[in-house]
Amino acid sequence: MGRPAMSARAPFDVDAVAAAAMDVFLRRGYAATSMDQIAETLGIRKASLYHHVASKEELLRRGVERAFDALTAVFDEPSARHGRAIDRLRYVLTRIAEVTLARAAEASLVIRTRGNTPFEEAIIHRRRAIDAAFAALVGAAADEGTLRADMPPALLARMMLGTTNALTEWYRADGVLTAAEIAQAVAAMLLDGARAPSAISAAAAPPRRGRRVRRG
Amino acid sequence: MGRPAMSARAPFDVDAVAAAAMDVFLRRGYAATSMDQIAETLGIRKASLYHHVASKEELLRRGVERAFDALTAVFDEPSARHGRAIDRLRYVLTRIAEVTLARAAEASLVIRTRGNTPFEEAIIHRRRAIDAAFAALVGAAADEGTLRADMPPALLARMMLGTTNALTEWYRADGVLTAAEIAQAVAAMLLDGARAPSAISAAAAPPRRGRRVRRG
DNA sequence: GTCTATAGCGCGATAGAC
DNA sequence: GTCTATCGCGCTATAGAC
Repeated sequence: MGRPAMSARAPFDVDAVAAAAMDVFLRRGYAATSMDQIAETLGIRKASLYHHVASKEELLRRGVERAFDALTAVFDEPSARHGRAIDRLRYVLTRIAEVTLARAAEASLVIRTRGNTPFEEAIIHRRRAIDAAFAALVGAAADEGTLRADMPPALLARMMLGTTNALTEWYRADGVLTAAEIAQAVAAMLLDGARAPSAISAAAAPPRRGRRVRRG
Repeated sequence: MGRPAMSARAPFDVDAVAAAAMDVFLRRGYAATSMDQIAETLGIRKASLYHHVASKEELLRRGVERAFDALTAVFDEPSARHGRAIDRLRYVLTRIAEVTLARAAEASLVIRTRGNTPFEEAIIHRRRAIDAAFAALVGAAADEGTLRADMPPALLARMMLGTTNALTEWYRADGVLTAAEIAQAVAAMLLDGARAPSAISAAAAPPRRGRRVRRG
C-alpha cells in the first residue's frame, strides 16, 4: 500500500480522477476494478475519492457519455452525409475506428457492457441506436449495388462493427502504428479484403464436419 | 427465488451443471455471474452446486479447456497444414469462426479474460500461443505474396482474430443463419472484402489527418 | 443429493477527526 | 482534501441436518 506522500503533489480535480479510473477500467474491466485500485494509482486512500466523485457508477457514466458523444458525432460529419453510400461507409468505418482508438478506455466501457443492471441496460439501448445507424448505412450501400450481394447486409454490418469493437482489446497508444494508420487499415481490409488484388484463392468451404451448434 | 420442485426431476451430473453455467456466463459474463444465479437456472440451491463442482473457478477451467482444445485442433487439421498459405489461411479462418460459434460460451470465457488473477494470466498466456500460430499463418501468406502488402501482416492477423472474437458478442444459435454460413461470410469478407467486385470506391482517407499507411 | 444456516471476506460508501 | 475506522451488503464456500 503506497502511503501517500505528504509532501508536494498536484491537487486532483474530478477529471484527473476520471482519467485515472479510465486507465484501470481499460486494463482490468469496470466490474473487476475496485475503488481501492483507482485510489492507489492516484496515491490517495479510497475514501478520498468520494470527495471528487459521488460513486463508482458516476465514473462509468462519465466514460460512456464521452464515448457516445464521439461516436454519434461521426454520423453527423459532412462526409458521412453526402455522396455515394459506399464512400460514406468507408468514411464512417474509418472514423469509428479512429474514435474507438482515440477513446479506447471509454469505448471499451460501452463495448463490454453486458446489461446486468438497469443503468447497463440503458447503455445497451443507446448502443443499439449507433448499431442501427451504421446498419442503415451498410444497407444503403447494398441497395446501391456497391456491396457484395451473397450475404445479408445486416451480417456485414455486424461483422464490421465487431472488428472495430475488438480494437480496444489490443491497441495501446505506444505502438509503432498511429491510430489513424490502423483506422485506415481497418476500412481497407473490411471493404477491399486482405488478399492481394491479384491473388485468387480457392473459395471452397472447409469440408462439412457436422455442424454442432450447441445449446440449440 | 424459485423454490425447487420436490417432485420428479432428472438428477444432475457435473456436465449438466457446467452447461447451465456456460449459458449464464455467456449472457452475464463470468465475474458478474453468481453461483446463486447458476443454481436458480437448475432449480436447486446454491449450496447444492458444491456437491457437483468444487468451486466457481472449476467451471471456468472446464469451459476454457474446451475452448482451447477446439481451437488448437484447428491448426492440426490436414487442410490447415498443406497447400498454399492463402488457402490454409482461408480454411483456418473459417474453422476458427465455426468453432467460436459452436462453442460461443466457452470461447467468450477465453476472449473476455482480462488477466486479473494468476489463473486468468495463465489463460492469457495460452491464448497468446493461438494468436501466434495464426499470425504465423498470416505471415506465411504475406511472404507468399498473396496478401496485400500495404499494411503489416501482424496487424492483419490481429484485425482478423478481432473479427472472429467479436462473433460471441451477438451470435445466438437460434438465428436464421447457421454457424457454418456465418463462418463462410467471415472469411469471405476478411479476405475478399465487403465491396462488390465491380464497385470501385474512393480510397481517400478522411480529410482530417489522413496519413496513408506505409510499411511492409 | 438437496436443504438451511452461517462463516469469512472484499467491496462500495459514509462518518467524523485533522 | 485526505485520513482512519466502520457499516452494510453480497459473494464464495463450508457445516451439518435430513
